[in-house]
Amino acid sequence: MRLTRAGEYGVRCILYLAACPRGAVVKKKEVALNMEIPDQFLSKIAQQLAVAGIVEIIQGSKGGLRLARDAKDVSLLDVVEAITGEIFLNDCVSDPNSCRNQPTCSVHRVWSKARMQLRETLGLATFAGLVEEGHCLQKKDDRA
Amino acid sequence: MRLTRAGEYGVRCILYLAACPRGAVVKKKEVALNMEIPDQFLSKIAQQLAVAGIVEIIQGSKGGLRLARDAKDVSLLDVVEAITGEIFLNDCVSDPNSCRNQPTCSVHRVWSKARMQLRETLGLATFAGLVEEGHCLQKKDDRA
DNA sequence: GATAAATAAGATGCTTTTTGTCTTATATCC
DNA sequence: GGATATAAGACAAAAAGCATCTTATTTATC
Ligand code: SF4
Ligand code: SF4
Repeated sequence: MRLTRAGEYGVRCILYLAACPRGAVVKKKEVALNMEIPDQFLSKIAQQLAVAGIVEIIQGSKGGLRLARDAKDVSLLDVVEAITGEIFLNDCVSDPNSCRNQPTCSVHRVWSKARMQLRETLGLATFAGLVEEGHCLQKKDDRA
Repeated sequence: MRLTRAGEYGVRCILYLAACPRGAVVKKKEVALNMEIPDQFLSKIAQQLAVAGIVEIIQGSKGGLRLARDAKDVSLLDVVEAITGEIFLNDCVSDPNSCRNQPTCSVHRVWSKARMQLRETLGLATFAGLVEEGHCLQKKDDRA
């Protein structure tokens, strides 16, 4: 019942990108260093974020990462689910056939509700808002 | 970000007990059979529930399980956390030292809020209410 | 007290997920 | 072509999840 490291790293990555000048290409290494993400691990994560249409990856020298959409159109939910898959909380919520009691189960309904609430809360938190609210990003280094 | 099988089994166990006549001692095997829980696995789970003060385990012949408190005083949250530990959603919510950004991090605040909401929703669902609401418990067998 | 019917407790094992790293290849700028 | 990036796939250690096996203990009843 907790976010994986990969999920957290994805969030940190987008948080960093969203705090950079809009449209700027940022080196993967810079993100990794500043946000304390294992360098190569970030590659895998960035690729998932790219598949989800959240970031754009530019190859070659002068390459790096860039937000694919405006930060106000990327939510915490988008990023987390891009990495860890859709949030369901309980198996029977994703697969009706996983439990024969599902149709009449009162517990099932609680999980469904909890899921909706959680996804709504995460969905309302956009990275534009998160960056504005948090004034904590001191860079360590590395930038020209 | 999903409930473990053990957690789900714990919930099923209490659901079954709460649906039985109040104060009745129910054999572990009966619970396992009716709620499709691996028999021996239920032993481990029941022991955790006993430590948490949710069920009472009676040994010996004529032994079995019994709710330690009234079903209206046991919530879904109680049972889930008894089995899987306290819900935090993200590491930095349980351990302030796990991330140096924590004090000023806006993402952290979202996770804290989401956690409170989730725990509240699960906490409001009592097994008395769940049993009343769900009329799905057909027993398969085994009872005299 | 012996027997039968239950649970307790610890060790063990298999599988899946998580969290990475290593290596080789490819793209782009100059 | 060389320097500087990322891509992509294989690999692997560690942790978590999901049980099961075995042996011991407790209790009711005869
Ligand atoms: S018993 Fe209810 S909550 Fe549990 S898996 Fe089945 S439908 Fe879902
Ligand atoms: S960056 Fe924010 S949300 Fe992520 S671990 Fe640190 S404090 Fe928590």
